[in-house]
Amino acid sequence: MAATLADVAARAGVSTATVSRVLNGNYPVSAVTRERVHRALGELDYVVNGPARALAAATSEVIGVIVNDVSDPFFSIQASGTQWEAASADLLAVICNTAGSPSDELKYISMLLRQRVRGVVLTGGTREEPEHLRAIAKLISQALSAGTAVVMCGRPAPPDVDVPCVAFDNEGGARALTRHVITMGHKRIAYVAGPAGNSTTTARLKGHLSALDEHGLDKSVVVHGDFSRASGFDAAMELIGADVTAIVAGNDLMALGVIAALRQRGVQVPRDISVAGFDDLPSAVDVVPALTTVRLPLDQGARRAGRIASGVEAVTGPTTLWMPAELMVRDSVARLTE
Amino acid sequence: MAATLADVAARAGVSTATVSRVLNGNYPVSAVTRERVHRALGELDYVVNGPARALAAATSEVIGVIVNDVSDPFFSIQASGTQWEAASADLLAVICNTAGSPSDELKYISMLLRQRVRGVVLTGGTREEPEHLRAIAKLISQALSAGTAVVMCGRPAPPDVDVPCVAFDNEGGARALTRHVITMGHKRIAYVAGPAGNSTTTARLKGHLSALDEHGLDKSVVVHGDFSRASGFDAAMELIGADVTAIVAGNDLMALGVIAALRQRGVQVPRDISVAGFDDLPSAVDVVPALTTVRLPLDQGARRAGRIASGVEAVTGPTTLWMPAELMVRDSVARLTE
DNA sequence: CTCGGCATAGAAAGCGCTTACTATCAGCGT
DNA sequence: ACGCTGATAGTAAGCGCTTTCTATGCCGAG
Repeated sequence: MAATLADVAARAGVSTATVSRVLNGNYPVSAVTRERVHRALGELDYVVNGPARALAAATSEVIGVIVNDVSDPFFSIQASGTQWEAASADLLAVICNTAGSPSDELKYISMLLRQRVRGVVLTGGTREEPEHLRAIAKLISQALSAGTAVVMCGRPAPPDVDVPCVAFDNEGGARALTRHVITMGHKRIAYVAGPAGNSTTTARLKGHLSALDEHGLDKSVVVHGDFSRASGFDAAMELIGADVTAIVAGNDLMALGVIAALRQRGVQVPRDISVAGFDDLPSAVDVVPALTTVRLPLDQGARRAGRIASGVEAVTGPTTLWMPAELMVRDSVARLTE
Repeated sequence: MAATLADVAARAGVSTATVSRVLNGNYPVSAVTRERVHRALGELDYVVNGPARALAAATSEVIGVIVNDVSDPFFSIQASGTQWEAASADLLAVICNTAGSPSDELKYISMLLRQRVRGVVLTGGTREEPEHLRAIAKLISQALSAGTAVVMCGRPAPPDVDVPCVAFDNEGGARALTRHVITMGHKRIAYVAGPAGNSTTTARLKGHLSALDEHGLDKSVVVHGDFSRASGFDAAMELIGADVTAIVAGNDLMALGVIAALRQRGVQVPRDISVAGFDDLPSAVDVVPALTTVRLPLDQGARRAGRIASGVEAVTGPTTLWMPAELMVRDSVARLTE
C-alpha cells in the first residue's frame, strides 16, 4: 500500500541507492538528481519504513525510558526531560510504565531490547531484592554487549555492571530536612517511609536516621507507606495516637495524605503537628500550609540521562554524576516554642 | 554480537523456519524438537530482533500515544490508561510529548508512522487552525491507508476523516458546573479559559456561556490562560479588580493558580470569592478549600482508546463514544447569602 | 504391499532499506 | 592522445525474520 524506496526510484528514474542517499544526505548527489528525487518523494507521500531501515543499518532511532508511574509527577517530570533531549537528537522516546512491578520492569526492558533501541534510561528507585537485581544486571549486560546504551537515573547500578548513573542526593537531602525539623525544636519525630526494599526509601530513611542520631533522638517511630497519597493518609491515621510533634514523609504525595488525614481528625498543621515532604512537586506550594520539602533537580538530571542515552553526550571519568538536593523551607514545619 | 535466529537454529540442529515456528507457536512442531530449540534459545540468550520481525511480518508490536504534556496529570492519567491496555495486548506503547506545539505533533505522528506502529491514539485538545487540521487529516489518512489504526481521545476528528473518537463531555460538564455556581447564588461570574483556538477550551467555554445565557447573566468577563497553573495565577491577578463573586477556571491547574493568587492578595476563598475548576485532578482534594470541579473519566476513556488502537476492541456503529462528565461539589464555591 | 493423506521439517523467496563495491564519464597533466 | 583522478550513479549483497511451497516420513486404507 505505502510507497517504497523502489517506487520512488522508479518514478524519479534513478536507483534505490540514489534515493537512499538523498534521504540520508551522506553521499554526494548532484543537484538536479536530488531535485528529481525530492519531487518523486513528495508526489508519492513517501514515508521511510523505520523497521527496514533499522534492520539494514543495524541502529534504530528510538530510546526507551522506564518509569514506575507516568501519572506521578516525580516520574513524569523525568520522563518529559528525557524525551525532550531525545527529540532534540531526532530520536523517539518510548516511555514505559512498570506500575512498580519488578516483573513488568523486566518485561519492558526486554521489549525495548527486542526493538533494538539505541539506549535505555531507568528512572526512579529500584527494588533491592538480589534476584531482581541479578535479573536486571543480566539484561543490562546483554544490552551493553549489543551496543545499547544504558543509563540509570535516580537509582544505583546493579552489582557488577558498569553503567553511567545520574544520582540524586536522597540521603543528604533527607538529612538536611530532618536537621531542619530538629533545628525548629522538634524532638519526637515520626517518619513515614516509602516501601521497604526500595533503594530510594532506603537512602532517604538513612539520611533521616543519621540526622536523628546526630542529636541522640528517638529513632523508633517509622512506618512504611508506598509513596502514594493514600498510604500517607493511612500512615497518619496510625500515627495519630503517637506522641510526636512532627511527621516527616518520604515524599510529597504521602505528606499530602498525612496533612489530609490530620485535617480530617481536626489536628492543625503546623500548629499541632508539623509535616514535611520530599520532592517538591509543583503542588507542594498549593497546599495549605505550603509544604516544607526537599527539591531534587529531576528535570535536569533526566535530561542529562537522556543525552547520554541518545549518544549526544559521552560519559567520561567517574560514571556517577551526583545531583544536589535543596531544602525548601516553607510553612508546614513550625518552630516549637514550649 | 547478539545471537540471531540462524545461530539458534544451528545450535539446535534445525532450520531457521523451525525456530521461528517455535517462537510464534502458529505451526505444529514436535515436542522433542521444540524442547531442543528452547534449550538453544536459552543457552544463547536469544532476543528477537523487533525491526526484522516487523519488516518480515509487516506488522509491529508498538502503538503510539500523542499527548501534550506527560507531566500534566490530565495527560499522564490518559497515557497511563492507554499504556496499560497496550501492555495487556502485549504491545509496547510509545508516549510522545508535543509540549503543545502543533509542529511537534505532526513530527511525532510521522515518526510513529515511519515506525509502522499498529495504532496511534491522539489525546487532549487540538489546535483548531484549519491548516493544522488539514495537515493532521492528511497524515491520518496516510496512516489509515497503511493499515494503522487511529483513535482520537478527547478531541474531535479532523474534517473529512473517519476515525473512532472517545469524546469527553466537556461542554455538558462546564454547563453543569456553571449552573451549580449560579444555583449557589452567584450572578457575576468570571471565566478563565484555556488557550484560544483549542478544541477543549472552545467546548468548555461554550458550556459555561450557555449556562450564563439560560439565566441571562453577563458573559463578558472572560480571560484566556494556557491551562498552566502560572497562567491561572496571572489571570486572577488581572481579575482582582473586577466586580465578580466567582471565578470559574477552564481546568484545575488554573484554578489552583487562581486560588494561590487570591490568597496572596488576602482574598479568602470561598468567603470573598468562589473558585471552581475542571478535571478533578488528584490534588484537587488537597487544596484548601477542596476544589469544586468536574470529573472526567479520563482513565476509562483512555483505556477504551487503547483497546481500539491495539486492535483488541473493534468499533462498531457510530464512531464517537461519549464519556459523561460528573460534577464534583466540594468547598470552593460558597452559597451567596446576601 | 502400495498409495493417499497427515504431521513435520527444510528450502528459499522475499520484506524495504543501506552500503560496500563497481562502473561511467568528465576534465586534467604530461 | 592517454591514462588518472574525482565526482556521481548503479549493482547487488545482505540485515534477521516470516511464510509459502516443497520434501520426507509415517500412518492406515484399499
